[in-house]
Amino acid sequence: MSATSTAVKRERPGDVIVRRLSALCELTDAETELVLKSAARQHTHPPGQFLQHEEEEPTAPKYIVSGWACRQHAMEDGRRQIYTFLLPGDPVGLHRSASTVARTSILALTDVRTVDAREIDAASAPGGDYPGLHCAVERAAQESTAFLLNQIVRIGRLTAYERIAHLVMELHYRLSMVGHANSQTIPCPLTQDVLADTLGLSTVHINRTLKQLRREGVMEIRSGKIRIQREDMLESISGFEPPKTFFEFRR
Amino acid sequence: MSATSTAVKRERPGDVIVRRLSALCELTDAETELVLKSAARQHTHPPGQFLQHEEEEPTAPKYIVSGWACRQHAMEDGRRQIYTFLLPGDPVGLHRSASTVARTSILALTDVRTVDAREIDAASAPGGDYPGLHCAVERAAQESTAFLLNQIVRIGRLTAYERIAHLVMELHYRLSMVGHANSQTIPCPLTQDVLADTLGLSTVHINRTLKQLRREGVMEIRSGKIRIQREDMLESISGFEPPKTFFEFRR
DNA sequence: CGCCGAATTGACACGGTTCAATTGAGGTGG
DNA sequence: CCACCTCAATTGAACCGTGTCAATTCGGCG
Repeated sequence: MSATSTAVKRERPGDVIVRRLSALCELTDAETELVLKSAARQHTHPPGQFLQHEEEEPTAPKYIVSGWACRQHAMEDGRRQIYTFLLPGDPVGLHRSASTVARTSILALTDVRTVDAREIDAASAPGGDYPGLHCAVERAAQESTAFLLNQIVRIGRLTAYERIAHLVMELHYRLSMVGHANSQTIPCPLTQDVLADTLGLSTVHINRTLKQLRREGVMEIRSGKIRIQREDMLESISGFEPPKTFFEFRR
Repeated sequence: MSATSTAVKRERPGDVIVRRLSALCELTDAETELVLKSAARQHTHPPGQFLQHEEEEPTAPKYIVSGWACRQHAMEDGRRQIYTFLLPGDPVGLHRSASTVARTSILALTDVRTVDAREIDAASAPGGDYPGLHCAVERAAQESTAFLLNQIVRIGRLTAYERIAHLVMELHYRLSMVGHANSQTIPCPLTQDVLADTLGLSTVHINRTLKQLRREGVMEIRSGKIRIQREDMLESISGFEPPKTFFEFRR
């Protein structure tokens, strides 16, 4: 068969959400259908725009269907800490995610397309008609907490060298889940400035540490892509372990 | 009236849980009753005991009614990172708290008394008969996430001096909520070792920074107590802000 | 009194920061 | 197709916050 005949069908906005949620819990056809239908209308946000601001009322919950954003806190004196990245398939501002109490903003790092999450949110209520959806959404929330804990270990107890390796492993894991990474390459629209504010380091030191990783043939970041050359080394440097898998795949 | 006539009634185990939950959402008499009754039987854990271990199946959910514990991760090479402290009134291992996926252990730092949380957990289901309870438990979870985010800012972007001030302010806030602190003094059974593993510093540096805070008359830690001498200074040093209060007090 | 874990201190080394300048890469208009 | 602009990446040098090691002191307790 020719290349054209195997070409993937044009992606619908909801597809990435379905991939993400199905990776966490098996979805019925009805549930898949619901997600796809509810994710029809997209909004777009240019880089630098806040999807949510710490000083303002939380907005309606969304799912990110393309692009990268971050959850961050800006201090008055200019220092900034990025808590985590929000990737395609990730929810933004779901009720339980502490958006109501914590002083955090969501900032688009690239062009970000989102869809409204209210329908999915309502359908995923516990004891409702969509137990698979409920389960998947619940697990997504648990995973995101696990990534916050990862972040604490990174900046609390790892060296700069280890921090970068650890973060890259996590990004690789998360992007693989939604089909945005192969074993060698993952897209990465992050500037060294953003990396610094994520890992609690200075831009200069990020630069030097990346240089070292490049020199040693472990990985490199070039033109918006991370090239992983020695995944085994990244793994041993970082000690990264993916969150425990959900053994039983029950709805 | 004499001192004896105003003596507080002997505390029941559930009282601290009630205080904690009522601070987050108003509880009906029936809800208070349920909490108190379900919290009758206590378990005790000596310091150094794991209430939950990252290698093992999660145990049944509990509430801490006295003593301090921490949620931590131990690395193979001996490094350790403490994520957060668990104080009287705090839940341990509730379903949504990511205990299932994240590799974290809960370690008793002092003698810890716990009570079973299963009854409260079941009663606090959304759409059940105890909406106030549901609301309070939900908010407790949101607050605990907010404290994780605080921890990321502390170790990512604050200096050693600021980190300690910030942590002390947070402890003061949390302990006040359950009536374990007055404006001057809060109990603090933490060794400098534990503080170091919490704040991503070395024990020696914790010691020196505490000395500085003491010399400057800001605060001091002595015989298991933190004495806050200049709360205004602690506040300006740390930039600590309590989580946003829940404006509407609806059930 | 004597023990033991925790706190304290000094000297020194190093990881990471800061400041300031230079280079590089992608985009735009002439 | 080149000149130009801009923002990000890169580099060097000096500095400093924090870590490490190793010893000493303190404080509570049997």
